Amino acid sequence: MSNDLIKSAHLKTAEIEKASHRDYFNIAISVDCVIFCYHEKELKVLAIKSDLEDFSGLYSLLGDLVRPDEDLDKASYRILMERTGMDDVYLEQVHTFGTIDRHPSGRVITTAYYSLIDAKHQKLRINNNDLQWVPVKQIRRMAFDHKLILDTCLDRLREQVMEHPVIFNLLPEKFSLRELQELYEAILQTDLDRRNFRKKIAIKDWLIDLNEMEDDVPHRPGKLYKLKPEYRRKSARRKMGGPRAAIA
Amino acid sequence: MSNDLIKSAHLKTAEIEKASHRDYFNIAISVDCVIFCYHEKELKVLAIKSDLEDFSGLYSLLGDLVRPDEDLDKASYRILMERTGMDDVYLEQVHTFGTIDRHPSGRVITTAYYSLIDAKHQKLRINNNDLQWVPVKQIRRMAFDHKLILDTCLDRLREQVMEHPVIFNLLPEKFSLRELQELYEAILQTDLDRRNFRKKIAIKDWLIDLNEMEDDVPHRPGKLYKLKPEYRRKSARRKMGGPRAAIA
DNA sequence: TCAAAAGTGTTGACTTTACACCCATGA
DNA sequence: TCATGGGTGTAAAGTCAACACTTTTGA
Repeated sequence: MSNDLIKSAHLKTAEIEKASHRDYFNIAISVDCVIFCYHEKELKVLAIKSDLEDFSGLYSLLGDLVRPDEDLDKASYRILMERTGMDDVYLEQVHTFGTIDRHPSGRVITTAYYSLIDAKHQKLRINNNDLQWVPVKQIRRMAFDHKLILDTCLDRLREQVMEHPVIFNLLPEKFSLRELQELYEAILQTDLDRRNFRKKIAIKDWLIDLNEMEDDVPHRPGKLYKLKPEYRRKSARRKMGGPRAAIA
Repeated sequence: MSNDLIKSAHLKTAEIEKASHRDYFNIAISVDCVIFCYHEKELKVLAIKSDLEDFSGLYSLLGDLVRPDEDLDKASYRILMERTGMDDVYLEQVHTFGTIDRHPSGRVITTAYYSLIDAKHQKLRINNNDLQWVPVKQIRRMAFDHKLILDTCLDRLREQVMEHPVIFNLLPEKFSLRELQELYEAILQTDLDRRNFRKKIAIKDWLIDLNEMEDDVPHRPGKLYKLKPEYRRKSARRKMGGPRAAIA
């Protein structure tokens, strides 16, 4: 932080009194949440029909301004809670978007988070006609720069999914390996080899075999598994130290 | 973006007139730059002695408030230019820090960028006594949450360095493979095997053999290389689509 | 009895690691 | 002539990708 800030901060009330639209404090900050779920073998995102004329017919992400007495991370939890009724969710900050003209109503810088939730979770309530789960593949355009935000979060999700057991937040507690594989395929938009997939998951040692079987499938039922409790996380907790020596 | 924002935006001037300290527009946004260089076989970061009493004796990162008519990314370039005189630099956004009490003078949300510059570049001018290149390894504490910001950026640098040819921004145009390896070792804090390292770099095919030799070393001189021009980048340009199918 | 998915191993290609010697240069 | 780093290859271990058949269940 530079001296400029300190000076500004000391002058704060004076400056706000002036309230010129060039005021340093005349930037709003928001968070936007890219809330993913997995339903009907598709990755979907929670979106709302924009009520701005500029963007009529387009969907936008869920977001809100950050309150002055609210942590940035808390703001994203609040939005999720308000919109979905769920609070035990996976949330991760991805990127902050801050071009000057990204919002038609004024200068708004937004921090994007992505979230993973189980579409079938009991607590989940989407009780608004304009609020919908939209298949990610179908989305061509969105309001504001929200398509860019979505794509950025999707890229991040794809990166994470390889290395970290985050994907389980999109599934119910008990799931079969077929469901898990289909989910990976939906996110990565590839086909995976069943034998290799199962080997890789086995090696990672993320799962507990529940010794239960599926009971609602029109074919031979598969075994059910759950994620080991120690891997259940609400955020990715980037480990200190990071990756090592993969260069040589 | 939610309806709340739209409402707020329409009411903007009215709200600012009120100028309560709980005003939505009473959050400042800054950028902080973690500017790395490589000098005397060490990774160093550009830091300035804090002039706040709360943090006396501690270093802080270089930052400034974002101007209302300035893109977030541009603000980080401006800080770099103002402080180092260099504009052709590698810069990448890492994370936004937004806890309510992170700045003692008021609510300031900051977006952190890291930058890589060549310590020996002609344009580089650090002409301020309080502004210093501090070896990253030596830093235990910093002002504000800047140690956290530094660590977060360092982690990100370590991740990037593996996959992308970013590290060359820390070196002069011509360099030997020994210098390159020492740089990797300084960043990753590991020793690398020379033969394996050279093989891996050769496979990546990032370099051009200049058919020139070092001429300032007290031992057998090594060949000089430069980065292929197509890999020179000012930012990491996260590729759309992302990694694929590494899971199976 | 049929359709659908469950479950399961092996091989070859490739990648990664560990490791040691002679050479060229400057002091 | 010595000290310093330059430059180079190979073998063993591990990882990754491709590939097919038998079994179980529900309809």
